[in-house]
Amino acid sequence: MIAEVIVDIPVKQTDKPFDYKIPESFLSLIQPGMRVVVPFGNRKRLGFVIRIKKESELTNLKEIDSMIDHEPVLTNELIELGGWLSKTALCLKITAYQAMLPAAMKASYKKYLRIVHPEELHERWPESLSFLNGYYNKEWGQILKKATEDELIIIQKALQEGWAVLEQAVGDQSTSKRIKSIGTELSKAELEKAYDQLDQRAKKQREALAYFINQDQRHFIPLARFLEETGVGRSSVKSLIDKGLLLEKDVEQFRDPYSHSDIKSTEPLPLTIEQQKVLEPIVRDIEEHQHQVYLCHGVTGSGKTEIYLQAIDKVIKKGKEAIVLVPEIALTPQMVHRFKGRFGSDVAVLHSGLSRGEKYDEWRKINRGEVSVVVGARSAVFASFKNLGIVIIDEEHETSYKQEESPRYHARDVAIFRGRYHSCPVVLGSATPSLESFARAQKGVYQLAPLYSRVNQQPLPEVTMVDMREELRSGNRSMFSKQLFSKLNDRLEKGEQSVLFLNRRGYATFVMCRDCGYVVQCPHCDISLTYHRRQGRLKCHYCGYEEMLPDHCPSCQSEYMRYFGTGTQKVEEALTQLLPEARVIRMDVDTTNKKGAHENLLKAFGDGKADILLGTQMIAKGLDFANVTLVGVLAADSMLHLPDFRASEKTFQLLTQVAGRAGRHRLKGEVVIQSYTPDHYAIVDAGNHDYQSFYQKEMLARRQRQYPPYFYLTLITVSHVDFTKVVDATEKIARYLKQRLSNEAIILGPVAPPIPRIKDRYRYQCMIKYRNEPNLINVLKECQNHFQDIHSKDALKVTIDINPYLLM
DNA sequence: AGCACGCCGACT
DNA sequence: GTCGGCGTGCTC
Repeated sequence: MIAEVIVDIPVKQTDKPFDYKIPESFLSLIQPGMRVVVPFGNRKRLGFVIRIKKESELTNLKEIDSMIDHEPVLTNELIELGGWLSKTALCLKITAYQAMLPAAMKASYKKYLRIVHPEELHERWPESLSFLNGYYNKEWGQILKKATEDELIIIQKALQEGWAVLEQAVGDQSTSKRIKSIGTELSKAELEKAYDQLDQRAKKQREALAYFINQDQRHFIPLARFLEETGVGRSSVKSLIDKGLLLEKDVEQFRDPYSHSDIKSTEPLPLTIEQQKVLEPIVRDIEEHQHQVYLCHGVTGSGKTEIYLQAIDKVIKKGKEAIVLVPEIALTPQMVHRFKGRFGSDVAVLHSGLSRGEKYDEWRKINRGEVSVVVGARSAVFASFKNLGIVIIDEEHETSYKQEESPRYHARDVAIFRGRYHSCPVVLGSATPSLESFARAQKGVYQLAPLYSRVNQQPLPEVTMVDMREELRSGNRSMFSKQLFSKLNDRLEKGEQSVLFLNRRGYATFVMCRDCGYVVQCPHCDISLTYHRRQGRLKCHYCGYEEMLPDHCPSCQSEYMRYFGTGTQKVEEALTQLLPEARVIRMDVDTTNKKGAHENLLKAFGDGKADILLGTQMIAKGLDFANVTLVGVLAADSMLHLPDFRASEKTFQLLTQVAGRAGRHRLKGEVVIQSYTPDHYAIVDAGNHDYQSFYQKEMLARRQRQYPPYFYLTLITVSHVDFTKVVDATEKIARYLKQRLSNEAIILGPVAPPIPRIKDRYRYQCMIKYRNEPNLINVLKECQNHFQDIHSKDALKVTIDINPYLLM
């Protein structure tokens, strides 16, 4: 039998299946979807078996070297999905397959020194064996570091003459945690007999044995826990092991990141009539095995999650599985608890806060069928379930569902692929659906499922707009308007909590010379550096470059360097000055990069240990604190003027999300939105909680400017250290596209992108707008093959992003 | 990716 | 005359 294998070498020349003979001994074991080690050229590589067949067109096939998995890690569906991804997202097959699996399963290649004929080698160099023994089974890199020069000469000779060989070992980075445990393989009767025969003086040993007599005999208990629980000493255990009564072994331990939190179990809540209307057709599809995409448009607090939970319950009862996608920043313990509360240990959770090993363990629970629900961020859409019954994407409009590196897939598209494959419903939920999805719902491609009233009948919070231009005119130069400031004070007196939102971290966005207007920029990225007060340094938010704050203008030597723009650090500082008694928690990338910091800060705020929560994006979602009655948006227009056709949409969504954080429970909520353009429809409509109005206006703008959902986009970015090469290649690409695509396709550029240089590489872009280009993928592929010369090391990089979300 | 094969300059 | 530069092509 022959296996088709996709080899782990991420270049286009090897991006095709290679045939290998399956050795006799593996014949009954090997299945498509398993990882194997294959000889490739003169070394060994990991590969994925994607197909098994009887014959090959080639002769002289090599044999598969060994198997890595005992069970397939990819189902047939996922193998197919990988092929589809590589076609539609223009990526390599191996890249697609790797994206579906946890990072711990990526191959690791290590070289080891193996001695072929130890005796003969010893005869030849008598002094060699002692040091070679020390290096036996050591990684080659380690040997090179440790060995002396004389030793290296001998090793080299031994390698040349064939006494020793370098062997490549292929494995992955998965480490299952093993814990030293004790137990017994004897029966209860045998143990009792042994107990009676034990020396009367061996009190502790008898005690230990009694422990095992009184419990399930096949159960192994971690040694450390046993010692602690029984108070028996290590030595007593050892004598029992020596007597053959107890057995020590390393038991594989599943890391359960949520084992320490106690989660209250919850019962399904009664649904409102509106909720039932939404749930009904979804349940019908589950029962009747139908694929359909639902867009659940529900205002904040309308009970979307309860609908998800009850739909999943139906899926589980049918013996099928459910995937729930949640944006990374909304994947808070609160969110996880809602699912664990309803389905208990039937839930696996996948998010970036887990360690590599923890993610791997969660993945294995899925692959072994030990859970039937997975809650996770984008990549959880690849969960290797075999009987998928529903896929739910919460906060459907979130741009983080699009992966910004190869494979550049959108989780929504993958979800729909899987929904079709399994004939099961896909539910997209959002209070502020993306224009693309809402337009599809309007056209009837998706089923619109509206939820326009709140479950608890709480009115949406009242929104106050503040025109910051007028504040400035009336002499208020601070970042807080009079209204916001007095309301903050008011909450402080009442002991209620406030949330302040500013979408910019750091202290000041840029530092400028007042005399000559020079702005300090990153020397590698052509973007202004952000001032971080605490370290007194300037940082680049794109490449991480840092430098000291200059005390003179580098251009004109003037001493008048001033900070412009406001970041969360500066707001924090202002708060401590203006409201010294207020306790403030600041949440942004800079305060939450340590593991667990995110949860701890939120918990502290939830426990009432602070009066004001100040933060960026990450506090806009999922927070649900009963005592929060005021939400302040410091600069509503900070995103509005970004060079992105989605700027209005993002502003509307963010404002609506943030406003939804106030008054979610008994206390009434209030929102203050500060802005310099309070008449912009994105801000006005967000203030009125009016999605429909915003949708109408924004669709009009999109049609006029020929953007999605009226047109599709593809963005081609070329980068290289040499600016002229970049421009030249991009121009050629643009010309080529014009020639090959239909007349209806609009090719914009080449132009320099908003950030013309990142990490010392110049960038140039070309945008394609189109409605129907059946040949597009092929043309794009030709472009990439033609211009991205893989052979030279300083090659042009051609990045093709179909349906881009990041336009820089 | 990594390695072999292959065709042109400065060296024992 | 050869050693070695890295351009081209192949790996089941």
